[in-house]
Amino acid sequence: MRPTVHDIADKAGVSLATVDRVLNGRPGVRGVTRARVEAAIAALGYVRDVAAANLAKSRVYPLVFILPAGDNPFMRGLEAEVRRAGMHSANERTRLAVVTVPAFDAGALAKAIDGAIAEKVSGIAAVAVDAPEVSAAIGRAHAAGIPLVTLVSDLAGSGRDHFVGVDNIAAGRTAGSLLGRFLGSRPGPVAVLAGSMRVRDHRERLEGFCAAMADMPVTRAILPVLEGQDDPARSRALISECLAAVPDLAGIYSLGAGNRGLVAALAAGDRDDICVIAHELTDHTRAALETGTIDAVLNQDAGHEVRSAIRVLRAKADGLPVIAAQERIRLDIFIKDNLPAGPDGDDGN
Amino acid sequence: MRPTVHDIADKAGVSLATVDRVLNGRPGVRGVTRARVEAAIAALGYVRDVAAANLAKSRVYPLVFILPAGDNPFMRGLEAEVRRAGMHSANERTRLAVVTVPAFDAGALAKAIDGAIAEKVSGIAAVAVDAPEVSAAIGRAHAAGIPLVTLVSDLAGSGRDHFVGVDNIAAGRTAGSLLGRFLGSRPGPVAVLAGSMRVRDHRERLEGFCAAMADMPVTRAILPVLEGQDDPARSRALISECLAAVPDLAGIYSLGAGNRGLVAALAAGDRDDICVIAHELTDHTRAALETGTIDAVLNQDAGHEVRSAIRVLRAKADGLPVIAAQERIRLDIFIKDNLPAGPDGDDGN
DNA sequence: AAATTTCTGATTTACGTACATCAGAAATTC
DNA sequence: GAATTTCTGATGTACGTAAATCAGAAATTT
Repeated sequence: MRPTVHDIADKAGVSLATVDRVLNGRPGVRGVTRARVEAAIAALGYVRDVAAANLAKSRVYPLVFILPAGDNPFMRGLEAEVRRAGMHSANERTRLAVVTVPAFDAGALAKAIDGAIAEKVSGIAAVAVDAPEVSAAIGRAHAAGIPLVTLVSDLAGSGRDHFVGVDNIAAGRTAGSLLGRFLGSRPGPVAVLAGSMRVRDHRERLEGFCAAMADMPVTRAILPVLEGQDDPARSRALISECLAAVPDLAGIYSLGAGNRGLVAALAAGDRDDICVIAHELTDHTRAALETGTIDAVLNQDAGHEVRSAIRVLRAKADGLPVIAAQERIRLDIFIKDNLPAGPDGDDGN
Repeated sequence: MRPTVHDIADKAGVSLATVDRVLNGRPGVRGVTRARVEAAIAALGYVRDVAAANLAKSRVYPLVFILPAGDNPFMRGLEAEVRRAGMHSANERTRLAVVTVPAFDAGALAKAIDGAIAEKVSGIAAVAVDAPEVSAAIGRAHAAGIPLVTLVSDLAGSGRDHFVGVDNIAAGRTAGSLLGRFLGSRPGPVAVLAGSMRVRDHRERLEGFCAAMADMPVTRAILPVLEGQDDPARSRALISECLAAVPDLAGIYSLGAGNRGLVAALAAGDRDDICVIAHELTDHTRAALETGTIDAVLNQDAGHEVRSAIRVLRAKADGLPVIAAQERIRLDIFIKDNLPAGPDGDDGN
């Protein structure tokens, strides 16, 4: 059997109450006694029974996810995953809430973070916008002792406790490498469709993409970035225009959202010879993969990210260490042959 | 607050003991009473507090993993993941054991399964070998009420409760599709290196691979399968021989283990122009990806599989439903640009 | 109607931890 | 050495469920 607090008390020759004081960092224990108890804990290899502890505490962990509003399918997917996790997490004494703020709006995001701090939640997960107000708000969360993780898009050096998301530079490199190999020696330039160069993850993907393209044996022109604001209509217009202007276009890398517009433009332009790599597996990109309009989709699994964020926030709230290896978010590559069976590509784990 | 058993008892106008009998399927409750309790449960939306239940039961779940012996790196990786999971699972009232049996030995596997049944474990995970003795042993486990999942290689129609592993036909298709696209219009046949056609997962991968190659715009010869028995030395010999015999060889698909031999043969033959796709991310395949000897690695994450198997076995042991979407094992595609940072590619989740 | 069987209620203990209270011991201060 | 402060022990309750026991009620059989 695993050792319990009683065993520690016996071994250390102290009472249960004293063990409790040591374990929970309560005052009222002399240094020597504390040391004796700690030695007993170490000797027995005691680990707290989290289930029993949570039961006794009957504590709930209110966590807040702050996500951009709008019809960005990936963000809506994230929201859906939070709600789904909320269903199952009642068991685990976690209460999840979603707050949406206008996309790319640093002030609104900062305000939402401050709101969560005021509500004394036990953890915050937010899709970061790269702005000083946001950094400041994150600093206030930190000062208030509320763990905060950045989700999808990071804000390094802001005092966030953890970043939950993929390495976007590596994602861009992967896209470049795949596109280069798929194109082989076929000539022609490639276009890049982004949401906005004002978000860090898009900038990083572009950086990685250009680096990988530069490493290819065949030099290939990369056209100026098209910024579609993650908006299908605008993306469609930009791509249509590009198709008309560049008849020998060989490939497209779509590193943001708005892929519905991209697919529509390609279909309208009847250009299924163009090699296309996009991000995020949605109903649209999945369908386009199946028809061959899109050749590969890079994906970060929303379900994984949400669950990882929850685990990390709970660990932080309890002062437990985070197992880094377990919380690394993978970049998935999907081609039509390895599409997951489900309608939305969730495979949990 | 969430409703508790007390609330149910109040609502249904029965005692705690009766609620307990209904909840745990114990006898001694009249049909009408049972219905009343069940109605109360439904009305209140009661869900059992698993943590409290486990605490009260103070039950431990001894689970056994039966894995092939030998130096197959993937299997050793699985074993390592089981041990790693064992560290953390003490909290969760699970005790894990690993039993190794000679690879491809149906009799030994059946015997190991029977041994686990005799020990009255609460769950078995086994890498199946396709043989009637094994099916029979799985049937005995089922008869004894012990949940059993097949791991990595399935044995459909054997009465196993669940399969934890990737869709190997899709894996083969993915390999074929990638290899075809990477090769483009470059001429030359491709070779296939397998472990043994006697294991189902290898057969399935080959099937998918051939299908995908046949779907390619360019027809390409597939040389007769080389069976390396997952053995590095034998694999090396076979590949060396093949390289010498087929000077215009364009690609290799290695669908089993023994990749160390493959890499050695390629290095010795100085043939880094050949496009190679292999399975399982190990130290060797990772290094080969980085140097460019191997172009893509298809991987099933051992950590995910182990954790999934544990979750499924525990759910079965408790009579709980399995969330299929959460237990789907993904096929990862790695190229040198999206290699995970860690030394062994574990990202938990 | 009596005897039996089958159901149901009430009550208690346990799981491992958290947390509070109160009394007594030890250390410190005066 | 007395008074005070600080530490420690003993004890009890709570969390939500499991599981056992025993007594009494209801249904069934004789």
